[in-house]
Amino acid sequence: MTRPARTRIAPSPTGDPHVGTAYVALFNMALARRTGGAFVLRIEDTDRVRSNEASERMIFEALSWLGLQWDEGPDVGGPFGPYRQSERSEIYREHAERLVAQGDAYPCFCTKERLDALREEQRKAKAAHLGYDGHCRTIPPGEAARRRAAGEPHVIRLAMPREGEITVRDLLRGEITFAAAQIDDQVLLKSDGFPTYHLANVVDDHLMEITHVIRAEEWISSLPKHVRLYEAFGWEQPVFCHLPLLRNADRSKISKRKNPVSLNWYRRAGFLPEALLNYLALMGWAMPDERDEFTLEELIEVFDPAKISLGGPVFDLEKLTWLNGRYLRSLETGELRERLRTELLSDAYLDRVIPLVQERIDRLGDFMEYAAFFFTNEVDYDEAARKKLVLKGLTPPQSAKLLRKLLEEVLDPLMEWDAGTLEAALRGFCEAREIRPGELFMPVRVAVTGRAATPPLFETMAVLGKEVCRSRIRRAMETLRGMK
RNA sequence: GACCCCAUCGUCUAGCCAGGUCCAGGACACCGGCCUUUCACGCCGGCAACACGGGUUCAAAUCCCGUUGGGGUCGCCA
Repeated sequence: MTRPARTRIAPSPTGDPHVGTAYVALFNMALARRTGGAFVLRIEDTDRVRSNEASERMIFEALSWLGLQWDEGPDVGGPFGPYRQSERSEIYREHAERLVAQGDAYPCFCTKERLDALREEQRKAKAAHLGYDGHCRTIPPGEAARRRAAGEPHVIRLAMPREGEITVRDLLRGEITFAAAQIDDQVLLKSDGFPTYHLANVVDDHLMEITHVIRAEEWISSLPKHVRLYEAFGWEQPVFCHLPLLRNADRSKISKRKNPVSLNWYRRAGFLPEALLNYLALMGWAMPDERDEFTLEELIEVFDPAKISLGGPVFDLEKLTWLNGRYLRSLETGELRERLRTELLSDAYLDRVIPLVQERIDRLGDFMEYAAFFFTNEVDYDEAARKKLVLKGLTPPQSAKLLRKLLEEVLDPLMEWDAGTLEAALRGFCEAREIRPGELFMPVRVAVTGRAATPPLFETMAVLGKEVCRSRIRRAMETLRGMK
């Protein structure tokens, strides 16, 4: 406990910065600080199709906003770099080859089609155990090497033991035993030459001298693979500590369908970073004196990961809001003014709103009323607005469904959120569904602003930001569903 | 379905590891009251839980087993 711990947060830059990332980062950071160790930020961008730079940038910004400052990372460097996995490909390849040479891994030439068919077959036959059937494991090494040399596409798979047990140890749960035969021959190196999470993660944690792997509970089932890798490499294992998953009210894993999960949303909705952090800490951690308001520094002073409780905590926006109110009210006027200025009323934001409003008002005093929806968290839909939420020819529930499709298929995946991108996205959606643009744009306009008369839709949405548009569209969907 | 994890008020949790001090404590929400020109804040009070069944023991929320319930995983995603 007093030995300096090296911990890490290893997010994948494939979407909006996630509240779960902040949650896990918080405890990693607290342990590193508590023990005088180091907190590392490592970007796990080995998924070449989903990873993107905008997402990476948002992770940096969100963690910085929260004050979860890392000691080593892609931007600040450090003695164990590079800290971006896409820049470490050679390292993973070498390690994978080492395992192949040792006989702990093997090349697999199975095609995606064969794998899909295999899965389908297993599913249909209700096989007790789904997974790779070891088809390529029996290929003689010499032949495999020849085929690889000939350029035949392949992956590298881990050769799991066929019998016996693998016992792993979790700081919070103690020993967990798995039957080795249950564990799949995991792909370590993909056919594009990039590693999978499992290989990259283990190799990097070792090379970066990570002492405590604190991550989400969803990783427990792959722990035996990781432990097998440590064994095969002959490396000492770090301490594993799997945090309970944040939950929706129905107790499923927290998801954007049922909760705001983007850190950008919390920021834009006016949560103070220290309050969010405090609330997140409450999800599993209790101070020795049980008080529920405390600072990051106070947490660090007494933090002990072994005392985290295991029940999956339901993320309760209401209690977060209460806590945030406590923090807000405790600020001096000047401090609060500065918070408002840096967040909601920054010059940068005002400079984007003002041009949209300027030509539509005649007196300064009209500004507040006209531009109100640019500054509020939620908008209300009055009777007239509710009617305009409905698409021509559709019932309210059908309109809700269409908005959901728009959100999930078109808007959610957008990493760039400017007027041009939005216009192309919305028009594309209309075209694909054979909807006249005009018929979709009014309902969307009303959904995101609460009004029928607003500045141009795409500019307005761009200024409002993805999170605000998202949550307002969701609210509009609820309203529509309630209309029947 | 298979494997794994988990189980205290509606929600977050303390207590559990080292059984008695627990007819279970705190917080959110809710209800009532006080304060107050209003609302809010603040303060005071109330409602509300050891999932169930066995076992061990003088004694179990605490230890063991089972059942039930919930969750996660089963991808060339992480």
